[in-house]
Amino acid sequence: MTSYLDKINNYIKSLDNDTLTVLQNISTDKKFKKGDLLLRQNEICEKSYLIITGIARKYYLNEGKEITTELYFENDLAVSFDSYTLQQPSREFIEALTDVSGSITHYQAFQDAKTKYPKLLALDLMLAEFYGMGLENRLFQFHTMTATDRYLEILNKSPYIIQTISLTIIASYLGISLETLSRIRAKI
Amino acid sequence: MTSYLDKINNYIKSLDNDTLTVLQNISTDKKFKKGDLLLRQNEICEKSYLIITGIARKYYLNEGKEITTELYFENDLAVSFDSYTLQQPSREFIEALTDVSGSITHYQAFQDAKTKYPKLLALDLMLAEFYGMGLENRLFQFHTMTATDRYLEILNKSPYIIQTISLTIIASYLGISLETLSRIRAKI
DNA sequence: TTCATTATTTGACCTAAGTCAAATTTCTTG
DNA sequence: CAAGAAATTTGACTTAGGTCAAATAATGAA
Repeated sequence: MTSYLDKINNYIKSLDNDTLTVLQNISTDKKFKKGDLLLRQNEICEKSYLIITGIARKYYLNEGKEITTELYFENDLAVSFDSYTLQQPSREFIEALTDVSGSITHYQAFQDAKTKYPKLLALDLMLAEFYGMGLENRLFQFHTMTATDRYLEILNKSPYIIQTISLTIIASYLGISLETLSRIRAKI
Repeated sequence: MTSYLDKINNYIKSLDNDTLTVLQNISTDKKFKKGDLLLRQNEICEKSYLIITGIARKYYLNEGKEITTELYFENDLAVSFDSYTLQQPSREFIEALTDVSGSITHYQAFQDAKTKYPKLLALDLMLAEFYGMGLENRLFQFHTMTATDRYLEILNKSPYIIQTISLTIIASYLGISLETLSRIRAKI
């Protein structure tokens, strides 16, 4: 079962040198320290961050509480989707949970490149589709699975996660309180 | 405040005749009767349905219960996103809630057209982005709003909805039971 | 109209998860 | 290593929403 992500990576590998060079030219690498904010609320998300090493998360504040909407690992693309797409202020933060090194691409540079290189347009479409399907799955899980099941799913997909990330963040990603997560863990 | 949907429609209007003609050539109109299924579970979603008139919904079955994931009105594009994108069997149904007339575009025809007309590729990207942002908002609402607030939001956005659609369907769209919705309505 | 079917409401009770507070455990850092 | 800080767990209680069953209300076909 090859995932859509594999398809995207294969597509990138299959790009002609010309297109590939453009892609590389509009990207630069950068390192962040644990706790650094790659994007703040109300800023416009003008860059996308391809995570090379480390872990990051995206979250927003609701009534003083942090709700983690995404966790990013190696090869994940961290952006505030609506802020990036509409170039409007972000309601979300992006934070490095460990030291992170990432490849940064500027929105406008990518926009310009897309107009000249339709293959990059096709790539962007695949990325948007991938993101949409991920959201759809997450919504599906919230609708159909209990908090316990969602936790088990995470454990199953990324067992190392609980070694690295605080339960507070995992709980907020699962959409439950820290205490509830703790009780779920006690039961298992 | 112009919405992204407006931007998409303006983009379509701005297309050159050549591209526009292609778009029209790969689309055909069709009428459905209330209750018709435009897509069944386990079928591959090989068509997209632009709703011209009428109302449709997308739903899936979970433990015998229907969960409505989307409601479609005029100018909405009805597809099972992952089934369409991956050309894999759908977990969802699409059903006409009223008599519906729609403009059908075949997946493969659109794929072919996109390779020749990058402007259609750009259009598809916008549609995917629009869909993704919609999902993101929905997830956001489930995280931050109470069932009552979500109901009020629907009432506010589409007051006519409760005149047309059964409460069973609205409840399943809100992610709550029919009884809870009835109680919410009684309170207001 | 009328009777039957479907949709909606109401009642009684249950459950998953939240909240607040306190107790532990686990990390850090001097 | 030890003290303090941070993370996690546990306890007691509350709450939003679910479930099942029965009662009304609204529709619609004969």
